[in-house]
Amino acid sequence: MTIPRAAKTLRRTRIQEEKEEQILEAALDVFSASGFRGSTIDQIAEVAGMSKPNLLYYFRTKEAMHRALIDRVLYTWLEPLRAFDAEGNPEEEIRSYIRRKLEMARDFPRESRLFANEVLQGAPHIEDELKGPLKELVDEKAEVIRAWAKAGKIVKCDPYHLIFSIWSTTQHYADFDVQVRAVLGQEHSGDGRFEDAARFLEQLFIGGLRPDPIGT
Amino acid sequence: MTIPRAAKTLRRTRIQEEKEEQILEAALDVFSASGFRGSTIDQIAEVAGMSKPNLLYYFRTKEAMHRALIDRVLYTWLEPLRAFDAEGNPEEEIRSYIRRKLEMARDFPRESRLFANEVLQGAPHIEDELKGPLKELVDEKAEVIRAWAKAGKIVKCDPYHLIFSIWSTTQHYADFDVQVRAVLGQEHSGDGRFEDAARFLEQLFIGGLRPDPIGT
DNA sequence: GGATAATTTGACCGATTGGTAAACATTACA
DNA sequence: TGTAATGTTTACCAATCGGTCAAATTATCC
Repeated sequence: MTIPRAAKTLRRTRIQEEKEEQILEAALDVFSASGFRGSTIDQIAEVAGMSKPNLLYYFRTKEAMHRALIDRVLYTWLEPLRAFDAEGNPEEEIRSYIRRKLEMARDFPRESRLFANEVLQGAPHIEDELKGPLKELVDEKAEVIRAWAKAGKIVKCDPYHLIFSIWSTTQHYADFDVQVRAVLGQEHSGDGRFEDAARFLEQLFIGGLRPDPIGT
Repeated sequence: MTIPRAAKTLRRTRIQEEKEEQILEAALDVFSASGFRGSTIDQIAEVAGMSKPNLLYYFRTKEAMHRALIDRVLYTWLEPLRAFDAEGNPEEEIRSYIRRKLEMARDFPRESRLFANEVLQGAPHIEDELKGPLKELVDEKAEVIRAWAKAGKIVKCDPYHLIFSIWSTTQHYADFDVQVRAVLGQEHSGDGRFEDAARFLEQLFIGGLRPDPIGT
């Protein structure tokens, strides 16, 4: 007699490990490309190379798959912001935050699009994460930035909108990739666009945040 | 005997005018919230307050509705960039471009999300518009910016990435609205966030683009 | 007012959706 | 090696999908 579904066993088997990995990889492909509602279990099953019921043996519902995927990716996704160091040199911290975020847009565009799709469609599945862990992390780092501004190390500015602007400019290269490529044309659509973007964004943010020469 | 479908008549009736308007309004609601694949004709019909066959009398397919919607919205959407004036004062042109884009994010968030959804999911329906009219417009304005830089009116920078960064930072407030609200918390989620954003972005871009005091 | 064209709807279609039941196959472990 | 738990598949389900059809209703114009 079979116990209804996977994950009921106390110990995870090797097969469970492998198949869940395989499924989440496929789910990332599909969800990031079509959003939750636009994706189908059949698509994911095909990409994962297994039958639909087999996939549903590991994740009971489409929502469960999405949930597991979000959980797995979210922590990693916030890593660059977490690395933001209050003790470091402001200019260097911001520069390296931009660089890291840009590297993630280049190396993990599917993860970026997964969240973009989710947030764009009203974040029905991650509202709690946004209002909880994300807000707390941003609040903490905003305080760091505010302190830098107060100490005259950078210009006085709204730290939240500064963070938003770094998020949006960097993630743009993952989320709006096809538009960026279309506008730049074939000749500038190689990986060089990320270096150009990095150069421009550092110039913009470092220049834009440099403290006023005359204190006020 | 009925001629198969609407729009076959040479003269558009009053009813056609009204109903098509009504449908596109509903379609904007639904498509912008769920993307093309995630939206259903039934949803749109319900929002539009009419039966599904009636809706399909005016637009033969879901794609036709989407197409009509995109066409109607695209021209308006590019208006701010078109207004970018080569003869104007660079600082003032950039400032007002940011302000205009931010106003559009505030006043027409559905339009912004419509495009965001489309581009995010690979732009399957607007590839031609991106590579054609959009690219041409951006090329033209990039040349203006390049000339300003050459003349020392603004700092030397990549004009394409400058435009991208204005797009991304401003549209962020429409496309990622729920995230912005979640992070800012209830107390800062009123319309005031657009004024704060405007202030910050002007500071960032004007400061970041100010020409080097020492030439070269 | 009546003919004609335009509009609207309920009933329906085949395909696809998320998900299930149960038989079958494989693995782990004593 | 046997057996119980785990893993996989075929066949299927009701609901929903995009879309059609023919009949009924309404507007238009002479």
